[in-house]
Amino acid sequence: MGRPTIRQLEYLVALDAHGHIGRAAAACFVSQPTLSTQIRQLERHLGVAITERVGRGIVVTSAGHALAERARAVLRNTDEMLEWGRSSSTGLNGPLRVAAIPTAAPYLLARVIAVIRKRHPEVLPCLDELKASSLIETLTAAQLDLGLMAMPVNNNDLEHTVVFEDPFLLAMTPRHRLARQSAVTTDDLVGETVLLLEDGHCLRCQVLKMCRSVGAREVSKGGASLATICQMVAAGIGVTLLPTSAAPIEARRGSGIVVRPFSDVTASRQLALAWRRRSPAAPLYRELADLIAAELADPSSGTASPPDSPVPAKCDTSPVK
Amino acid sequence: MGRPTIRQLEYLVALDAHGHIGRAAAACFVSQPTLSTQIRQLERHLGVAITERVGRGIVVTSAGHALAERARAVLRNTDEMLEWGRSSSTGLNGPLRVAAIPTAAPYLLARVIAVIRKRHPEVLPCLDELKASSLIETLTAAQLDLGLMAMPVNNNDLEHTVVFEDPFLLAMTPRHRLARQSAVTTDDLVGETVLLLEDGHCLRCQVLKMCRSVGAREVSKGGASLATICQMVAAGIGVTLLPTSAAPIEARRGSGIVVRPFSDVTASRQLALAWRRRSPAAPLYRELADLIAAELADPSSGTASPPDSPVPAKCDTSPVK
DNA sequence: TAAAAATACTCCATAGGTATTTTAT
DNA sequence: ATAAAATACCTATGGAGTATTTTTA
Repeated sequence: MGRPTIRQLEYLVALDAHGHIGRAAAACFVSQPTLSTQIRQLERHLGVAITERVGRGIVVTSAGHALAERARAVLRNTDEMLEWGRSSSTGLNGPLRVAAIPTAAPYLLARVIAVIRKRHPEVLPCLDELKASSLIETLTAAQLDLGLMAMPVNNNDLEHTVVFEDPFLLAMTPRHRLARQSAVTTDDLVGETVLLLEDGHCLRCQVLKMCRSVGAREVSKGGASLATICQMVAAGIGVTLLPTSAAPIEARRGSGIVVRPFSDVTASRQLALAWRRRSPAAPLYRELADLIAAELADPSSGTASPPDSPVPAKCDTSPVK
Repeated sequence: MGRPTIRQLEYLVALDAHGHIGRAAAACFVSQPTLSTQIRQLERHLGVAITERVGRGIVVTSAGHALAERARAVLRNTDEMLEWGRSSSTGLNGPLRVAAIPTAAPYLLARVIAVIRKRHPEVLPCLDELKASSLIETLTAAQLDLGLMAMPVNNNDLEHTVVFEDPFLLAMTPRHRLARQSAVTTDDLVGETVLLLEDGHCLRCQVLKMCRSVGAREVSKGGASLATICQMVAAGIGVTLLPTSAAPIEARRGSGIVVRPFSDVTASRQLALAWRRRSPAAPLYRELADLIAAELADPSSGTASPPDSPVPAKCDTSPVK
């Protein structure tokens, strides 16, 4: 046969606490025979004597005490489940699986998480870095709760909110001829060697499209990450397009890289937070996305935390004298 | 409202394990709608989304996983209760509260426990030392499971088995005139100062009765335990009657005490193991008592463990030359 | 005799079943 | 068209009640 009933365990602990069937029954808001029969059923079921008649009352046997101890543990656990659920009705709690695309994760994920934790202190974020395709896949398969990725989010199962406008900057070595200008135009790219990320990164496609339109000479030499690409740029192998969010890190003072904005076009990628449209927590995610958008748009907080800053306030944008 | 059902928790862990309602239902030997509705009820009850439709199936949310983890803990606990009960149907297990009277506990309780643990390895004996009256009281109140005490056991609620015949020996300093004899008679006690335990010890009454019958001069000077009395005997303050079971300890070589048996009468106390007549474990106790009687009657095991030996094999009984 | 627990029985709430509909591939 | 889950509805087990009997101080 199966396991005992939660009810029976409740009766058991009540009985253990009161040592008196009538009293225990009252404490459980049931009649004396109800508790009596349930305890005896539990006894039969477990094959252990829980009570023993002594005088005109009963006492709980030592076995009964030991079992009551276990029962208490069970009830504690179930109560924690209830408690957990209760707190989650007002906000998120427990594990929350968040991932970002590799060209955004190192620069923005920490701030995203910070906002989430501030709003929902009970969450235990579990982070990952996934390329757009597998991120969408994992997200729709409900193996992930939130994804930070570049627009467009081409998936009908997903709902999203743009949380950050991320203009591209031209990144080059300070000795580059264009570094003398305070801003560049797309025309300046003609004839330049633009280094690209390896296949699979959405950023690669975006940069590629831009280069094709202006006639730059784009090349891809196994750039596994933006950091690697920047190493190559610093070595003078070529230039690249860097999202503004990455600039505070990759073009930091001493990195051997300077960035320049485009004056003619606003070449940009949009970063969005995405979640399953039909997730029960969708409203909470929507609210969170708005908070995150506000946070990422706030320059003060950006300068306040230099390592993650999406605003190129501290990176070297001044023309070389 | 109350707590979730054990059944619901079983369904939850099955669902978490299979990630598929039909499969989980089959694993629980119930129909698909049954599991489905129960899960949804649990969801409503906890206020947490456990599943989420994705494609033509469902997935367990991260909250669901966390809850399933808790549920697993609950089921583990209840299973342990079942397991515990199962093993107790064949033998005793868990806490077993055992007590002995103070004049027997130091000398015999260890061996009693050894037999119990050998027969029922799962028991966790919880020991105590109580004078006869409170021992019987505690035993009948079911706050104690087994009691080792002297006969007679005058209580109709209790069943008992004599487990040890414990003849009295005369204990004295080796320089005492009677120490030169290899045995003594009750006549030898006439005029002797016999030291007694303080009030409340059954042994006191037994010794007292014997003294009265022969005309010894018994005195009681705050002998709180047999060990104390023996200290006084060794100091030459008087003699005393020592149960055979206590001799290996109290009259050990170097204790300053020698013991002599009585040749004319077999003055003796009988030690019995007692338990509640209507205890569900009564048959097991009965069997245990027989095993203990056999063990205590066995001289070989007595000599094998000198500190607890009831047989005065190693204590000084030889006449002083 | 009175107080406590066990027993006898009755009832209904609900877990579980079958049949069907909805949803998505 | 098919596979999976949700819904509708019905059935019956068993938890809980009231009334009564047993037990014991």
